[in-house]
Amino acid sequence: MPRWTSRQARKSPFIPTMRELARCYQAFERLDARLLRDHGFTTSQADVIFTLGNTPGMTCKELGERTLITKGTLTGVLDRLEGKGLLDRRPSPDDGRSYIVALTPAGEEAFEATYPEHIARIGERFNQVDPRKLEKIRSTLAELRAALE
Amino acid sequence: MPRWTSRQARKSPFIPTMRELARCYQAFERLDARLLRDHGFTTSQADVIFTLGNTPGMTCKELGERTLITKGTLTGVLDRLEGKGLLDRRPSPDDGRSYIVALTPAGEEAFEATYPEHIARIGERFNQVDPRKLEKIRSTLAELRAALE
DNA sequence: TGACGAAAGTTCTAATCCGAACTAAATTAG
DNA sequence: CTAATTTAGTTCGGATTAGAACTTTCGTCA
Repeated sequence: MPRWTSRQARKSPFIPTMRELARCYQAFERLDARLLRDHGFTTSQADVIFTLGNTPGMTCKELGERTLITKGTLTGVLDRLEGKGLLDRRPSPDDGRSYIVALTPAGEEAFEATYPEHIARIGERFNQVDPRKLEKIRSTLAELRAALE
Repeated sequence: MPRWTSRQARKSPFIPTMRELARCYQAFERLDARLLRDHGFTTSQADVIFTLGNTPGMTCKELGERTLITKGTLTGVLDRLEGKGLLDRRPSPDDGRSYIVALTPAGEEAFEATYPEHIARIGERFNQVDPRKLEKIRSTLAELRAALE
């Protein structure tokens, strides 16, 4: 994950932007991870729990697409959450290759106990930033992403 | 790394922005990693090489601050690059606790062979985006980061 | 229907990642 | 000047990461 240095920044106009993108993303990650550690989750685990909360469950494929976790990685994350008793994998009735991943009652409980508070705590930080600016960032980042993909 | 789902996005205004930030960062990462693999580097390794290129070297601490690599991680990355003969660690003359990390001649050679081409290839993608928009993103992201740190 | 290519998940490897504990050296306090 | 604190870097443990190879099942096409 090249996080561009200021020396490089002088050479090319896009580098400071990507450098700031990396810094900002990591700052968010660190804050998120710190808050979630209090609940006993890693960010990936919480992402899975938050995605499955209040749903009837979904396939690994769909879960991977929503969380942006690669399928090879997802297997391990699901193993650990299943080991904690927070979710289970049942064979899909429609497709012999896939599983439906869903929260157990204990998992739903963990979701309810964690999600609202977490969102609230993260949200406090964002109150300091103009929502219109956030929306502007979002749309321009989407444009940038299109160029990168 | 919670990458927010659209379900969550409906609940709170900042979530779509962070979701897009994560997606954009990861898209950049993937592109970067793919291009660097051709040169036999991981993104972290390239980040170190690019940061050390054309410098007299620096301490692990400074290198970690510039690359945003945590010190515990940095040790391993440096070990591997040292194993490839691309850099060396010499005890600092000023401080008995620290080392000066610098590229070897082979490392400088790798830097010259990799950096300009890599920047050029990444830069192609950015030509599609208005530089003023990029600058706008950068400054607003910096503002956002200040709220998160 | 029977082969063949695509898709869903798992497994594997090598690298990264963070945080915490640790060692050694430097700095500060009294 | 000595004791306490801080700092630089390494080591360690648990988890995540991507990608590639692999197994099983599905879908298609002839």
